[in-house]
Amino acid sequence: MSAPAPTGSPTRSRRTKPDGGDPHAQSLRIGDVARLVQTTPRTIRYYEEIGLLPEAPARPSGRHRLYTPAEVERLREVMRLKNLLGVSLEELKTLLTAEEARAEVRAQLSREDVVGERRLELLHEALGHIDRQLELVRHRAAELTKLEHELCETRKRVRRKIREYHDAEERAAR
Amino acid sequence: MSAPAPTGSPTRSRRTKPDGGDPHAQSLRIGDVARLVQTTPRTIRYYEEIGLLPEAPARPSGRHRLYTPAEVERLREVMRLKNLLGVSLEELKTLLTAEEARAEVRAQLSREDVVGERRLELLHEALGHIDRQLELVRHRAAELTKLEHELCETRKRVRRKIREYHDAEERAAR
DNA sequence: TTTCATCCTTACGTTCACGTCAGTTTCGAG
DNA sequence: CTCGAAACTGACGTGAACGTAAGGATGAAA
Repeated sequence: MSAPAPTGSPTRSRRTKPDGGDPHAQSLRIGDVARLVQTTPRTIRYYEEIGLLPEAPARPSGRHRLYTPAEVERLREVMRLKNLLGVSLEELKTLLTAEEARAEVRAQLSREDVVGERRLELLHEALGHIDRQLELVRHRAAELTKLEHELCETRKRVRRKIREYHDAEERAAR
Repeated sequence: MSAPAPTGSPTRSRRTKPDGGDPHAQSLRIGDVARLVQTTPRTIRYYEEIGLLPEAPARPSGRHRLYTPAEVERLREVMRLKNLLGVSLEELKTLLTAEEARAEVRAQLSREDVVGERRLELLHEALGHIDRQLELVRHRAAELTKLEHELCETRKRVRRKIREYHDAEERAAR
């Protein structure tokens, strides 16, 4: 993905990255993020507003939002799910709560101080969430594949008709 | 959703079918159709209003709409596409215009008096429409399948962790 | 320090896809 | 013919998912 700005806004010259010598302070502003994921700042703020995206933690209200590449990726995933699953943002939120839980699990599991019982509990919870998503995705995928096959069949029939026509033409020319 | 009438509305006793001896006058009223395809009369009228469904031809405005099984099937297909492709009704309309064209083709092809040139033209048009739909469907299907695989992988990882936990427990109990 | 594109918040506007209400009319059973 | 469930036609209401405009603040570059 090299094409940085497909929607080429010509008014872009100043404002490089706030890369002030600190290499791991890779943070993007909302407009840049919007361009990256093909949306608008408004949408990103809206998603934050309804709780789909976490509020940038401890941002002194009024200051600019800054996003890490990880958060950008997260947003991309959100939009992907939204498009593919065609669910409401509210439903999506519950699905992503699952994601959150899994992230939580990962975080907790990396620490050593989590007692066994709790650990197992978290794992099973995560599994349940995944299974719910998986069921949803599988169902839709199956439906779509079915539709694809049907379309292919129809296509074949049309092509056959076209060939029949050409054959008829050939015979007539003889 | 308090399930108003999933399938069995108890308030149905009168009003059987207008099957007055005429066997091929199999026509349903809007309410029945709505129940059949899991929607509401309002939605069906709306679809007609925006041109998604053809206005019941030559219906003396004010009389009840009557639907043939074919039209019911058509509506079912419309809703299926809407759900699976997740497009706006406007986009769907253009996609269905393609369907219309194909129906037209079928109708014309069944007649003998269509000249060859026109016939071929229609066929190629139909093919184009099908290809457009197919591309759309394939793209989405592929994306969904990809997502499915990813979820499966994640699932495997979680299950492995659970197993690891159980193994550890076993060793500890020894 | 000035500059100015970009960002902030607040708030009202908009489009889509229907829901709902009202008053009227149709039509099949009795 | 009567009766009532269901349909008809406007017309307005609604929730979701943003768009847009206003007025002011931010912050990297010059």
